[in-house]
Formats: sequence, structure tokens, C-alpha cells
Amino acid sequence: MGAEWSSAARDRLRGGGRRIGTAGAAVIDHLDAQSCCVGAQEIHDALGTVGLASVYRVLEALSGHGLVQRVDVGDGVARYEPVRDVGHHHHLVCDGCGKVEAFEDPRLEQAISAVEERTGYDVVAHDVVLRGACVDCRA
Amino acid sequence: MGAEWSSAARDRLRGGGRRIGTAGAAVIDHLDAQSCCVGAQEIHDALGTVGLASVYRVLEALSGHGLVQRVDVGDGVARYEPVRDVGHHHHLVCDGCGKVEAFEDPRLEQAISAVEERTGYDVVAHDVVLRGACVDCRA
DNA sequence: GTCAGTGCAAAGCTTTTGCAGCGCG
DNA sequence: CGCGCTGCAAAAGCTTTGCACTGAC
Repeated sequence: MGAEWSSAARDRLRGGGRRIGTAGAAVIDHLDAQSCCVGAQEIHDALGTVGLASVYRVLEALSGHGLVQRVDVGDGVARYEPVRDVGHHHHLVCDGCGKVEAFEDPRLEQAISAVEERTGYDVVAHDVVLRGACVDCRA
Repeated sequence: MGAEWSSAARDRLRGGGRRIGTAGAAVIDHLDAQSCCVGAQEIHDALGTVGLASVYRVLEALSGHGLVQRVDVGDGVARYEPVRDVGHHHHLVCDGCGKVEAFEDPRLEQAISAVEERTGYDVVAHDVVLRGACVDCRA
């Protein structure tokens, strides 16, 4: 992925008065390299030296600025993914193997936008999760 | 709510070889009386005499038969709601007060169905969550 | 040099599992 | 009347919080 999100994230956090230490920089860079959602434990494992608690704290800070979105696929672990201007997508989860895939669909986005207009809420995020059996697990 | 879901749920569980005891009956009846999603703790509190572990076990059994759907609104608690033939809806969550509301939209369902067709998955469930600030929390 | 971010460890919550006993079928 | 559901209690995960220390600015 490009470096736009990474630098934008740092700027927004700094603008909010937060310092970027080793953990913050590592977590932001790692998130920027992902195309879909990742869990805290997963980030911790990938980064080795960064403490799990710091991963959670950085994710909380990013989330507070709307820089990452939380995604729940139903297995009890909170996953997060960068919120980018382009490449917005949703999730397809396999009940068999737990695999999570991303998909995009303009018509779906259009329908969601229309709903958001008439809710009365000031909607800031949305997520769609489709659950089922993937090609390999249809046995 | 009508009693169709309640009796259908009992039949399906019994058909799968499960006995319906006091806890099972109470949880099923309580779910049938709900129009939207509820958490395990919430059910336990409402039923008093039913143990929390039993609530989880009944929910697991119902979920295995596709009789309830799990809904994650992002606060770390798993909520469940009956899967009915009619009244299918999605969820609107307020980031301010945590309130969860339901909404229906035919066009959204249509768009989701179209996506499900072309995924390659055998999709059995879907859920849409909209997040934002409700009318009262827009301050 | 100061104060916030970091890592480790301990606590908190939700959910799961073990086990003896009651009760459905 | 047997086997499985039930409740209580303990355990297992995931996530949060406390605290001393390091490092960003």
C-alpha cells in the first residue's frame, strides 16, 4: 500500500497531541502494509518487540480519530483495518475455515448511502459481513 | 411476537436430538419475545433462575441450527436474535450512548442478494451495521 | 529536561468447560 | 429409568489498567 495513509495517520495523531514512539510507528507501518483486517494479537506476533498492550493503545488512538475501523467477524476477536479514501470494501467470512476475504460492490455502497440519508443518525461508518461456506469448505 | 418461531425452534432442536429443559424453554421464549438482538448476560438477568452457562449453551445450540443469528455491534459482547421468515432487519448503533436500533430496507437486501450470487460462497447469513451519532448524541 | 508512550504484569470481562444431580422423554 | 440438560464454580481468552522507565520533542 502507498504511504499516504501512514503519514496521514501520524499527522492526525500528532495534531491531536500524541507522540509517535517506537510502538506507534511500528503498528502504523504494519497496518499500512495490510490490505484487510488484522487482530491485535496478530500484530503483536508480527512485530515481536512491540508489547501487546501498546498495540491495543495505538489501535484505540487510531480508532478515536477514525483512522482505523473495527471489524467483527463473529469469532470474538476485534480486528482493525485502515480507513482509506479508496479501496473501501466489505467482508466475506467462511464458517468452515474461518478465512476472511474482502469484496467491493458499488451498488451495495449506493444502497447503504441511501439508507444512511434517512436514518436521522450522523452515520460515520458502516460494515457488511457475509457468512457462509467457501469453495473449499462446501463439502 | 407470534409463537411460530418458538415452536419451530423447539421442533428443530428436538429433531436434532436435543431435549428441552427448563433453561432451554425459558431462553427460547425470551428470545421469541424480543424484536431485536440481546446479549447472554441480558438474558440471564431477565430470567433470574437460569444459569448464565446454560444461556450460552442454548444459544450455541440454536446457532448451530441457524435459528438465531449472532450480531456484533462492536462493544465486545455477542448478541443474538431469532432468525424469522419475516421482519428481517439490520442494525444502527450509536457511538455515543450505545443504543442499538433496527431498520429494514428492501433495496439494500436486493443489493446484498446480488453480491451473494457472485461470491462463490454458499452464503447463509449476512449483517449490516451502521455506526454513528443518534439524534440525541449529536451535541 | 519533561511528560507522554512503552513494556511487563496483574486485573477485568465475556465466554467456555468440568462436574454432580435433577428431570425430560 | 437412562442419558443429557442444568447450575455452580473454576478456567480460558481477549482486552484493559497500573506502574516504573524510556525516549520523543
